[in-house]
Amino acid sequence: MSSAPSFKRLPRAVREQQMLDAAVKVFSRRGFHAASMDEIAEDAGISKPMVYAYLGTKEELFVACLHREGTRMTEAIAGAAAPELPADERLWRGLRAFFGFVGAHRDGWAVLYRQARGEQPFAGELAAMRARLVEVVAGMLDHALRAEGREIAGTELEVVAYALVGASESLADWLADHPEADPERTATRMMNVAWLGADQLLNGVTWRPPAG
Amino acid sequence: MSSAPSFKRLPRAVREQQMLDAAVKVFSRRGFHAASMDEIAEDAGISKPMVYAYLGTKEELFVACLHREGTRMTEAIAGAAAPELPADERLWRGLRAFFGFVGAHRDGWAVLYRQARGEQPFAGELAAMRARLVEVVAGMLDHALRAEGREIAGTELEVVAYALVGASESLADWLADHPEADPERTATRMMNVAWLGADQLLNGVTWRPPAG
DNA sequence: GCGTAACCTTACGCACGAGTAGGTATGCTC
DNA sequence: GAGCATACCTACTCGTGCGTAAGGTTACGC
Repeated sequence: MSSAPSFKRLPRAVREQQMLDAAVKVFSRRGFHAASMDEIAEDAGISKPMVYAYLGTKEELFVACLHREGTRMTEAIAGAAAPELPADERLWRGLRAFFGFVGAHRDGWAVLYRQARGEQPFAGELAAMRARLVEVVAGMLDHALRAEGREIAGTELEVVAYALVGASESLADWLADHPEADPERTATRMMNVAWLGADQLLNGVTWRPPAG
Repeated sequence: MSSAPSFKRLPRAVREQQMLDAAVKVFSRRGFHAASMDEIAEDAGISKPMVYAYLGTKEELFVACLHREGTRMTEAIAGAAAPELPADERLWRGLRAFFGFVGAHRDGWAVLYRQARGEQPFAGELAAMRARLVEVVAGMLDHALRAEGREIAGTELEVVAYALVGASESLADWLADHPEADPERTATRMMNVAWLGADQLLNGVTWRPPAG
């Protein structure tokens, strides 16, 4: 009424981002199925048919969220962990970028890893993203190994990488649930667990189950 | 008609277990929301009102699944990791029990960790269970530390425990998705990552971020 | 052998939410 | 300032699936 024209006409690109913002927010709070297109539309300050016109069905909308958040995250990590750095430096920067991202985009993280994992149609999409991450970590470990003239079987390496990625995801959840926690500090803690364990492994130290 | 009375009347306790079996199966395949009470009833070989009569609403049914699977798992682990054993032995037996359980109850695992995590009403329930696990692991680490006359701040310890639990969960997912994989072998791999890293930490070795 | 309680069914009400039909307003181009 | 494309809305349809009402049937105590 007074000054602000509460309903301005906006170009498509802008509205799409607003919708995605709202969708990420609502999906993260309610979960895929419990989230309603009406609530998303309302939260975006727009009516429902607009959402359908721009982003398509509910599934397509969720995939769009997944893609945007996933791309942001992988780019943040890839941008930080330059391949020419030594392995521990790379790992450290990657972890710092990762936890920094989660700390700054808690909703996005929730959508990516808490929702997509459970819902059948999207699990594959998410698994592919995670697989790329695992591959990167495995590559780092392999690189470090070869630099020392050592070697480990591919599967073995992959499983170790998987464990490290899993540990990071778990700490990311912890971070998302503790708003007061510091991402940088969390990254340091993860680095401790990951690097010390990995370092041992790289140096040929292995644990063996007791006989019997 | 002929010989097998396909619809035998069964006592409540038996039917309830059949219903829970069916529910775990359907929930794990479809996810909480996509699963329908009709399908669960049909899969249990019973009609829908019986499910409501015995286990209550859909939410209550899911909680019942969560409880049964969760109890089975924690008991399996607790039974294996006796407190009087040395720390590494305890960790090893706990991990072996854990991966053994996941390998044998893939559906239950899917319900517990892939579904419950995302759905709002149950996330708390699940978080509580995981918190108990983290506490146990943290307790083990603390015990091992004190035996060597060392000490670490409580939060620090908890975060390390959290990371280890997360890594285990992640490998459990990997195991659930690779039916050909051996639980025992997976446990060994996890033990390698966990114990070597933890051992370093316990011995006072820490990684520090580079200056700047 | 008969009542009664527990087991089990078919068949429905009802709410909620995905997706759409059809129409209005606003800015942009010439 | 006419015409057109694009942004945007209100108000619906319709499927799906939770939860229930009301009534059949089998076992078991006495």
